[in-house]
Amino acid sequence: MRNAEVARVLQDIADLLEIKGENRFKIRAYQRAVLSLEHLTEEVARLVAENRLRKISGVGEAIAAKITELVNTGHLRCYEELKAEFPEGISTLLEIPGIGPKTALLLASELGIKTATDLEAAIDDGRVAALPRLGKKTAQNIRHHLETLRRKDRRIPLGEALTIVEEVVSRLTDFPGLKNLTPAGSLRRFQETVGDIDLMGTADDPEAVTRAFAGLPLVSEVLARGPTKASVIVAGGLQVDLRIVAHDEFGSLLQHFTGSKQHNIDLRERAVHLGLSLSEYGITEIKAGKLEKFATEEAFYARQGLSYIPPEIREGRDEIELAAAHKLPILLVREDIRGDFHVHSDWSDGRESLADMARAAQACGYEYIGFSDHSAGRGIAHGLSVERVRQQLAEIKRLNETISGIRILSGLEVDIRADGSLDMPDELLAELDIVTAAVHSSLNQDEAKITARIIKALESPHVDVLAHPTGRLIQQREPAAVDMEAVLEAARRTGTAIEINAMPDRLDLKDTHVYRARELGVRLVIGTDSHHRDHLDNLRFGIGVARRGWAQAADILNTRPLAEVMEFLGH
DNA sequence: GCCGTTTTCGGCCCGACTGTTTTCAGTCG
Repeated sequence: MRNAEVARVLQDIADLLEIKGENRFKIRAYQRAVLSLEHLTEEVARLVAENRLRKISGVGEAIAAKITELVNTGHLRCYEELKAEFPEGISTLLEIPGIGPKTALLLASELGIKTATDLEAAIDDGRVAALPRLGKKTAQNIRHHLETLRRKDRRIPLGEALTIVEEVVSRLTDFPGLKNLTPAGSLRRFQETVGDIDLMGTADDPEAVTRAFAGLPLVSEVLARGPTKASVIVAGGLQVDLRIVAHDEFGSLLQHFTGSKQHNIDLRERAVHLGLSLSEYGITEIKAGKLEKFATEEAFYARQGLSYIPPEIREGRDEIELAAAHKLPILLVREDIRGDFHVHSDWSDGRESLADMARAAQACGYEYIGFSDHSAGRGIAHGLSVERVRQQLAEIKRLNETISGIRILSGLEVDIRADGSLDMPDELLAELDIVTAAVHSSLNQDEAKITARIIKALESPHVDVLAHPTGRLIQQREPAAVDMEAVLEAARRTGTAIEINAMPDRLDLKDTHVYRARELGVRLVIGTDSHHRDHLDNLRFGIGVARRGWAQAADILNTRPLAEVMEFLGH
């Protein structure tokens, strides 16, 4: 049983306990366990088998027993009993904004509502408004939420959100007296999808800023606007909330709205034991009752005796503990990157020449660039034949003699066939500087088959890097059923690097697998998969994912000087 | 239900908004 399935059952238990009106700390205990499972870098089934469940933070005796029963038998008796106490489907009502546990129970038990459609009908004929504690206004609010939910029922990918937020920021950035304009929330933490965008800033005249913000041309609807905050819908249906405070309060504000929720809960729980109370307004010494303000996040964390915690790792793992001991790793930064190995040219499906891409890479400050055009595999656009690869090799040799200041490495993105063989002959691969292998077809093979297929490719002495290991496209294509633990183990054994593909709709390897790869000592590579010079900038998404996986510069092959890279590649 | 630099028992984050319950519960982030 997969971690996600176990997490889903525990989440449902938490929801049902909430509806039941159970002790809220018990509910929180389940929610914390769910989060731990989502961050877990090993298979929970393995932890059950090895009796190591209690090692997971937030999993105690009772939840460990439940996970064990669930994994071993496929069922959980107390869960079945809990479900039987309530009308079927009741917990799905909680997904509708404005409906919490009390309202869900009321709707399900009094009106027999199971779905959004039932609910809509009950609102329209007045049954919802007639319920105790609800009224006409509440019913209409729920109706409105249902409609917006139908228009936009999904989170949007990080890449799209970032483009929009940068547009907003660039239009406000020169506004007189406005400072510190920064996106917060899941966007700042580089989560792969975001629900809405929270913008924070400080200003001499906050109201003038919210007015200008609400009047921006890309705003399609103003939901609310007051003296210090405004909420708008921008083109594409995305909600953007802006909040402006005085300059000396920015640190605590940004910290609060960056989250994550669990990180803030953990932080505040710890603060209580230190006699401090934290909020978006600052820190209050509980005894003295006096509020201290913080202009920067660094000062806010320092007041609690903590090192600065980078946003990407504020996820409620063990970052606070490590910050208290001043033992947080120094995460990778963009300036650490010295090159890119996943770049296409117009020899296959890229849009630019080798020379132009090399110069663009040089303009990024890189020491080296590795081309990885497609091989002639089945179904791949303009894949290179053996003969064309040899021609490209000669061209790269010539370019290295004429272009100075950057070293061009020859390579291929060779296709891993359905049986795990590579679609280019070994003799040719041996002539290349760097060979990247990837699956592009038959992505629906079962777990055993696709895992064995990838491992077979890793075992080829010529393969240096495995690219976009699961083939997922965020919100478009599910990841292949790869047993990532087995693949990472094979990568470690064979000394093959694993790519963090930086295309914003791939981000594959994902953050939790980056964390696991590091634990196992697998070398990682950030590849942009650029088909145009503008794509080289997608590096920042790869950096974000790497940082979410706690990666340091030393974990990433393309932060290393050329000589060390060549040594890794066996040249 | 979990957990321990006060604690194996007694704690467990903080604040804002909304609607309707004349004093606050429910929901959200």
